[in-house]
Amino acid sequence: MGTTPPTRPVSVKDVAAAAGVSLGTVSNVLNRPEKVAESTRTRVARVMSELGFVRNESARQLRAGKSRVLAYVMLDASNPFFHDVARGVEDVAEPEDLVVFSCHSDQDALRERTYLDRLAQQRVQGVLVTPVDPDSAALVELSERGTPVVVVDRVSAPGRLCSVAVDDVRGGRIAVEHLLERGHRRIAYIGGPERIGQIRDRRTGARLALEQAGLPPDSLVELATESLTVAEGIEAGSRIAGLSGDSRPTAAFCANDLVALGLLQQCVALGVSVPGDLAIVGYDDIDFAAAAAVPLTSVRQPRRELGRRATQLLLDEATNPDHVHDQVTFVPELVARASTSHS
Amino acid sequence: MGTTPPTRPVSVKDVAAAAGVSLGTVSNVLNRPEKVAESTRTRVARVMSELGFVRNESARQLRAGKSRVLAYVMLDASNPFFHDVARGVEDVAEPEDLVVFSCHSDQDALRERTYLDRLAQQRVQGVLVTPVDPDSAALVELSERGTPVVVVDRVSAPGRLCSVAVDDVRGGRIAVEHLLERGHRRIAYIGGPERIGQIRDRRTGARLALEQAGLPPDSLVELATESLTVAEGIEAGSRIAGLSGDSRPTAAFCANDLVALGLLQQCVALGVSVPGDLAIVGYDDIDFAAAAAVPLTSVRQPRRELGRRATQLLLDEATNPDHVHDQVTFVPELVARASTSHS
DNA sequence: TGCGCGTTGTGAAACCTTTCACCTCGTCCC
DNA sequence: GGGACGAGGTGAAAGGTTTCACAACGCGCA
Repeated sequence: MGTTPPTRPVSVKDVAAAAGVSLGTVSNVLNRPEKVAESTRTRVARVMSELGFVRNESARQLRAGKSRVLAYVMLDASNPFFHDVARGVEDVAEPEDLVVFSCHSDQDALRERTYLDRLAQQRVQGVLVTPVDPDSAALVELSERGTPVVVVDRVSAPGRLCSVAVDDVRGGRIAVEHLLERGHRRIAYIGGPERIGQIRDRRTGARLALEQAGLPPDSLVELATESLTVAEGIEAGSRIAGLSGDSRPTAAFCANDLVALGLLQQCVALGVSVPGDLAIVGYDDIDFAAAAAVPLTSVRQPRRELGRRATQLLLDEATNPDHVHDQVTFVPELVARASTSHS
Repeated sequence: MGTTPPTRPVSVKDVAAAAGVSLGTVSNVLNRPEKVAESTRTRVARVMSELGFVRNESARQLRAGKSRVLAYVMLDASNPFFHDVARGVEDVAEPEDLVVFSCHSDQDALRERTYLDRLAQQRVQGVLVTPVDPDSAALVELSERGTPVVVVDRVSAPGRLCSVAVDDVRGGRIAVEHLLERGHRRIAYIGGPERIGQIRDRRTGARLALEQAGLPPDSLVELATESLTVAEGIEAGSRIAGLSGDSRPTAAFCANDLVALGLLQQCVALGVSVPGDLAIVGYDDIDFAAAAAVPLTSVRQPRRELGRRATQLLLDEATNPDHVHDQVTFVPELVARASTSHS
């Protein structure tokens, strides 16, 4: 027994012929079963399963003019944060009988662009995207050409697109305020690359907190990283451990939890006590943060809610002719744990 | 300036009219530009961009009978392992001008089933899937109905599907052999749920190693977990730390790195020295493993290569009429690090 | 002049589903 | 008994793209 020869897929026409009814009736069984007599309906249904009929979504979509697919373009699949957002997207999409496909831009503007183009060609119902550059004209263009777009975790082109974000400036501020309250004065900010807006905003918030405390905003010790990964956190840990007593910061605020966890691990490995020698605050409050060897203080964002709200906006844009673009901003909160406790 | 009114998208017909050529010519510009005179071609191209023409992939696909989309159904998006596999998939898909969409079954057979159905309806070129149950009839059915399927990270229905896997029994064996060489005799296996094949195979390998060393196979201390997450690893750590001296294992082999990292963190937190009091071996060698506070010994799988090879098989099945199903098995290797070093 | 050839462009058909106006029966009621 | 009505069913049209047989045209050559 080998492979079945590549036979043409079964169409409604085949089903109609085999069941001895018309095309329209088969379609009615599929779409308006209450319009079809019980006996006919079961007969057609049986034929369908015997023949292995599978609806052709392309044809359906061509006729309907729109698809039953949502897409989520992720900025960084290695960061669990975005998976939690994705889960929120599914929470809302599933009851609407929509299917969610994910793509991964990996912080690459070109990849992102390619995916957006493909998705437009697919005529997806809408696109959720955490963009490399929220001010990219491509997003507004896509939206104006008829593919609803919601920007997630960034504020974008006010009035021209919907967006759902968390106030990153505030997040940065409360993180550093927390460290200041704990008595720290030499504070490092670890993050990069510069072009990512979240990273800039969190730093802005950090500086703001210093300023309000009467410290010069440039007292923030900045350690730039190539990306927000565990590896970069480890690297930063080595750099910090290498600093001599006075110039070494007593606390570090990391642009996300992956960096913070890397930093934490390297500190443990190099004998730098956390929080004794170095207090650490992360960002995102991913599940890993609470579970670290020294549980990590972090800025929590309502990740899943972010995905939910974004999807609601997307669906409104897709279906409501009176849709008005909305910019939702959530407020982050600080979750204090051992990595910043009084020693 | 508000939103553009929801106008009908631009079709080839519109472009043809605006450019003063026929439908067929527009299509030729798109698909066989060398057949069109230079002047016509540039004129049509200009009109396209002026009008904002976007190809309708549904119609294209309807006509062509197949799509330019590959799908990857992930078992567990929170495990970086699968993202590395996905990267391998893209390595191969991108040059072929195929777009890769990911879905997340989250180890839920129903979710998996729903996605597979949707993908069949979408008439995707093919599906890569790490299934909850590789022996599920649904996979073979999908394949026989014309959607190429390749099973990733599992061996499935020999001769009826392609699959690309890593020898998990061998992986389990070398992990435990390594611990035996280090002198350990009371070894724990931490993993679950039972229904996941990888988990059973790795345990089988572990028992095999004990057997070969002349120890009874049931000398393996089994700690079942609900899932393979950091949280479960932490939970397991508490249980192990709670055991009194003699009954406590001196080494633990974890079914994946997430569990191992959770275990490791909890040991550090509870003052159980690693590897002194407990040696730990993980599985997958995710980037996090090398970066842990105590770098983790782990069983490495060629993740990206797994994705690449699987995609090659998928494309062969999709395009080559003489395709023969193939079962590729890679050999895992042990990466020894501090978590099992001689203390 | 007439023929053939190559280049360029044309337009109808096909892909599969859904919808909608319309047809055909029985039933029921006056 | 005739008309209205409702339930059940029909079949053509539409949606956007690609393909393919074919037409139109200019040109060189006999």
